Amino acid sequence: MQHSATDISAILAKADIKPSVQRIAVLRYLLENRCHPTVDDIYRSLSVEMPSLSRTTVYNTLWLLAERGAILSLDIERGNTHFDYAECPHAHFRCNKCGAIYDIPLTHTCVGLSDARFHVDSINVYYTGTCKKCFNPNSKIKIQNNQH
Amino acid sequence: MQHSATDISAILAKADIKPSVQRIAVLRYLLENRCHPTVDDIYRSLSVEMPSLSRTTVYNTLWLLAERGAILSLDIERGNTHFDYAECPHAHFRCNKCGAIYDIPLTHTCVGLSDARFHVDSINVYYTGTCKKCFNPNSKIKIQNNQH
DNA sequence: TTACAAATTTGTAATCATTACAAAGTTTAA
DNA sequence: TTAAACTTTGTAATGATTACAAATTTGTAA
Repeated sequence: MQHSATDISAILAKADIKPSVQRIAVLRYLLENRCHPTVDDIYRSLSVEMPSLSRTTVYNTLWLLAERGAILSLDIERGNTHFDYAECPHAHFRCNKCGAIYDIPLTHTCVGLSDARFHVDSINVYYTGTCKKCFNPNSKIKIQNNQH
Repeated sequence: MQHSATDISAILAKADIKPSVQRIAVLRYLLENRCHPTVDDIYRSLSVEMPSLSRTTVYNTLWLLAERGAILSLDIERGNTHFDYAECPHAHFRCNKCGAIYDIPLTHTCVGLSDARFHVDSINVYYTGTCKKCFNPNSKIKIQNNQH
């Protein structure tokens, strides 16, 4: 799916973030790559067309977007934060074998929390285990990547 | 609550882990400190009585226990894994202001996943936001710690 | 346009949790 | 007793993330 700079600027505006070339590029990447990329995935990919891009800018932009609720940060793999443009809330499944992260509709679950002790900002649900591709006991092939 | 070495050895045995002085100490710490400590919390605390203890041993023991299902590792704070001896499954709430992590009974939620695509090993549910202590808008005091 | 302040980006140098690894110590079982 | 297997220890990487200051870009008022 293509996303114009105007579309993307509108999303930024809604999050009260001024559009810059770098911020548009990062958000566009997330819109067009729904594979839950890491900072490094994003940085390396954008660097090809934008060699002056700094890793720090990617970090700054991602945390800003996440803070304003425009994207989600997923702490689903130890030591590697993944990012997700999430139109509607959903859960995730991460395969321990191949590392792939799948989206799970939240209709399967009901995870509201009404507890007077807390003012809830975010709900995070994730599962880990083995995906079907990796579960076949006859298969000896183990693939390790995040793109599926 | 006190826990004898025998009690703790029984938990280790159930997880098919041989008891050693170090492993018993780490597991005992988790049993007696239900505050979701980090590796460093555990290491620093145990070091007082056990000066020869190595941080690597604490890591090895915690991952071994988590791998065998005897304890939970919580990726609830970026860059700092917390650990939890969990008798029965429950969710967590982490306050963004003070860092405290609270237990939430899972009766509030229903998070089973029956999806033919996946063989589920673990279910992780956590909330973030502001806890009641920190939510008072008149309070100017911001405390940053994990022990509550 | 010019000038200046504010915001943003960049690159480098820390920081810090975690892991790798090999040497030393301990346990087990024949 | 002995050797293999297991465990612990300490040190040295690794690698994601952050701090920070200089450079660049943007917005705005004259």
